[in-house]
Amino acid sequence: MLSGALSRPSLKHLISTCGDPHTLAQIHALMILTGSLSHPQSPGRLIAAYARLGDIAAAQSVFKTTSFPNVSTWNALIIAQSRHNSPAEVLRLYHLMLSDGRVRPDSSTFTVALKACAQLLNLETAEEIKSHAFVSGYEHDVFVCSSLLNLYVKCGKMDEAMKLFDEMPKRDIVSWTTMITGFVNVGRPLKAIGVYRKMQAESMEGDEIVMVGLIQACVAVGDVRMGRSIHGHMVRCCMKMDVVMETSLVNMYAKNGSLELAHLIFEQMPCKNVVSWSALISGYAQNGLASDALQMLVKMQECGLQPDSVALVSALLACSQIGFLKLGKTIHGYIEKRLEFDRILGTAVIDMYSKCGCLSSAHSLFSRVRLRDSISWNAMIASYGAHGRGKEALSIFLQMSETGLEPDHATFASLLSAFSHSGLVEEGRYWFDLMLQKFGIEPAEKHYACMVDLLARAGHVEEAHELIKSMVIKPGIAVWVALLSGCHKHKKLELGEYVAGKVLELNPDDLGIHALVSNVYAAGKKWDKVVEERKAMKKMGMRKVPGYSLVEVNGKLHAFLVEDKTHPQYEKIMEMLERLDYEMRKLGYIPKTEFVFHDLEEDVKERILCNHSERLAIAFGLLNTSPGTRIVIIKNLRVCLDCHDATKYFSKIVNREIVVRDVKRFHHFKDGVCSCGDYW
DNA sequence: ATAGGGTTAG
Repeated sequence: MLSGALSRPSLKHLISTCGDPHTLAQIHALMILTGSLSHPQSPGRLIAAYARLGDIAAAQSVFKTTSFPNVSTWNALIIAQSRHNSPAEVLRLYHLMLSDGRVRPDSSTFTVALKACAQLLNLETAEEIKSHAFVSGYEHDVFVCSSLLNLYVKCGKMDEAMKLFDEMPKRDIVSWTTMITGFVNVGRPLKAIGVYRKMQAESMEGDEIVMVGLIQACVAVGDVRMGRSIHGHMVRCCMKMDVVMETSLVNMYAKNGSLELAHLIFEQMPCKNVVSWSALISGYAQNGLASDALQMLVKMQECGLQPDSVALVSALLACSQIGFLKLGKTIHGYIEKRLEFDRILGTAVIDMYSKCGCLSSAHSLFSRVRLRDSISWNAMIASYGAHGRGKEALSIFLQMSETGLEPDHATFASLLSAFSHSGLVEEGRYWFDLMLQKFGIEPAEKHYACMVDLLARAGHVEEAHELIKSMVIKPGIAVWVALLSGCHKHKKLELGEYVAGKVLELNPDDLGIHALVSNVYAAGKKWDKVVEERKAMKKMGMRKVPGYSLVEVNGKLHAFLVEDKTHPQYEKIMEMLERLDYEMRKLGYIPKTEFVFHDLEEDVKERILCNHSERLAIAFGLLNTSPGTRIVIIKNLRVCLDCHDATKYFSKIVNREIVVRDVKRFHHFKDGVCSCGDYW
């Protein structure tokens, strides 16, 4: 009775619509019984159906029991492996098919095989497949050519891709999309937008996937207005929103800092996968909203999703920003248990340990992670630099060179910055020259800024000035401020006033820079200018970022603002600070009130110094940890000279190691001295 | 009949 119902057209229909493996197996059995498997198209259909339901083993077994597989049978299995994301298996089957010799690959076969090459970045095999496809008459096949385009794009060969694209007699939406996303992915978003315009000019309308590419292009060029208009276009055209499109929109708004909007779109997504979550988490983390990022990570887990490495990298970035070592360690443990370390994860963990003050953990992980690229090396160089260990930074740099990796502009920025944090003048001069002469890297503003800082701070103010004069590019504010700082430190007042003028020309919106300018004028007794600067600062002071310090105690983060009286332990903290103040005055401490920029009486200024947020944080740390425990403080501003001085005394009086990370670098205080050697 | 293009990270 059943066999009567299973005439061929309905069998075909049954196979292609069958939704569960059990029914499919029954159909399969019937096909064997009725002999309908001998129909030339049957094995292929059955293989495709098994593959669609995810049963790759059953698909393989159908293939094996087919005595003379034809092209559609071969293709079905090859496509099944491609969908199963096994590109190497695709290529193996492709070669097996060739050596079998009884069938000739067709357009589908070549297309899928080329896709596999693109996934494996295997150009060599691709060239072989390409020539085979071309002599087989598929030179102008739009599928084969699009696959080739994609291959070139994925291998970064945009010139080859462009050449092929121009030669294609027929292009469809996929060929255009491949070029658009290709240019986005090689970092040429403007070119991608140009290709889209050309596509429109040829009366081809973009579809959903094209829009995703364009959104990425907008993210890359930071063009919010265009991004919004594409979003509008998508809505106007009633495009079918799916999780990928929504995720790229969330990402676009998040990257651009419109986190409310990003969050709104995210909330309204009917289906959220790990990638959407990660896009939002990275948006928060990259905009400095560390606690929001970490809250989203928790929510993601509450929704039953396991964070992937991308989400964890963003979470680690958030931990680094706020110095949340406890959580960073937990995430590290999670990675060790459940994931594999790739370069990016490795670098993120290294960076986290370093920024949370644990340089030795950073280095031991660095030695363990074998997959290193220039970014991983650079992270380690920068870590040693930030902790004031310039010699070690150089040694890492030399090790990197030995591996054959070429240093780039970022590597030199980290290296020169490391020298400047350690006052390694000779090394700085030597490597700065070699950067251009041996490595062919033109120094950029950031490199000059490091060198000027290094030279000027070490007293070579004239040499630093000469270096600025020799610059081909226009010196920016960073360079002039570095020189000004040196002038101030070494009492080069005449030059200082000239440089102060240069700095002011560039309209600095940083309170610290105005303070420096004001101090330079004050040293030169230019009182009218001082008054002017103070006025400017008072205006800015209204909207300046308040200083805060973070300290982790017993796995919890505690934040302190300047003069924070709301803290439950405020009384005890003040008692501790008064005791320390008494002790350090006995040892010779004198408050440096010039670092309080208000018109106040001296004793009030001293009181404010005592209330600087890092002092509250240090006192709180001392009160709530056992003797001998190291204390790590994270500051959002530079540590002031007075607090720097006071912390040295604290470390001696209480016999503790105190680590302070300010916006510029790390200070390790121990036995009354700081690792920076007062060179900062 | 089927095959080619899309989302997040250091």
